[in-house]
Amino acid sequence: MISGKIEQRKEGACDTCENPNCLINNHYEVLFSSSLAQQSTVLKCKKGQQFIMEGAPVNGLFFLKSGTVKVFRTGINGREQIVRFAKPCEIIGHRGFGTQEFYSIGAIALQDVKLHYFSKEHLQETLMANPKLTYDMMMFYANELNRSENKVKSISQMTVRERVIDSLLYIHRKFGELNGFLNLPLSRREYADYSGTTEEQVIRVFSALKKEKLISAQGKKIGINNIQMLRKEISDHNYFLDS
DNA sequence: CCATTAAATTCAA
DNA sequence: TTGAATTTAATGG
Repeated sequence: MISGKIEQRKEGACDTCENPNCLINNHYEVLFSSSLAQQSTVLKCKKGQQFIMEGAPVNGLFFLKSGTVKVFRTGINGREQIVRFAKPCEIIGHRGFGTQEFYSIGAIALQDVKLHYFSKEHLQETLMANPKLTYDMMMFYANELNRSENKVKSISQMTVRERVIDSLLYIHRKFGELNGFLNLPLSRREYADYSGTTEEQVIRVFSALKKEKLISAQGKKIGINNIQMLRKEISDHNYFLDS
């Protein structure tokens, strides 16, 4: 299901990103020169709006232009499991692309978000004609797959504390920090849903880490004080950190 | 897991 | 900009 205001514009790569690997920026000409470019639209979602519903049919995919998005799946007990967080330049809704499948994930805007939507037909046609774009897309898929495989491992083999630390490092790596705080405000529940734990456990691990002076926290703003120590704790049981 | 209190965010006047 | 209303954090049972 797609909700949100739809603008009929063909303008624009990612507004915010300077990323030299940005798929949209690098393939701007190709993506917008096709005769099917009319079918691509920019849509905006407000904070908290869900723009992909689990179970809805897939008929295209989204490039995230600005803002951040959480991608989740509902587990057996009705528990929300956060699959990943997406930042600008990333693709959302690609699982099931190429088939008549349904989305197995939901996606919700964590902040106001701009999305560029491409229909399946447009993408397929464009990919056929452009090996470089296809290659870059493949790299994206490969990275995603690698990451989710690592995540399975970490959830099954790491302690709660390690998983929470791992999540902190993931956010740090992906979103960086701003005036000493992680540049993405998340609730403890969201950390829990990403780490595969409960809110209480996250709160308790955070409290312990605060006592140990490894992190600091003011509400949703988390500061990392000693990233080396945190990394070390993970690497004791996990010999690599994914990028 | 739930209940309580403290703290932080949001919202609208 | 403020503070009341709502949501979120933290702790202890």
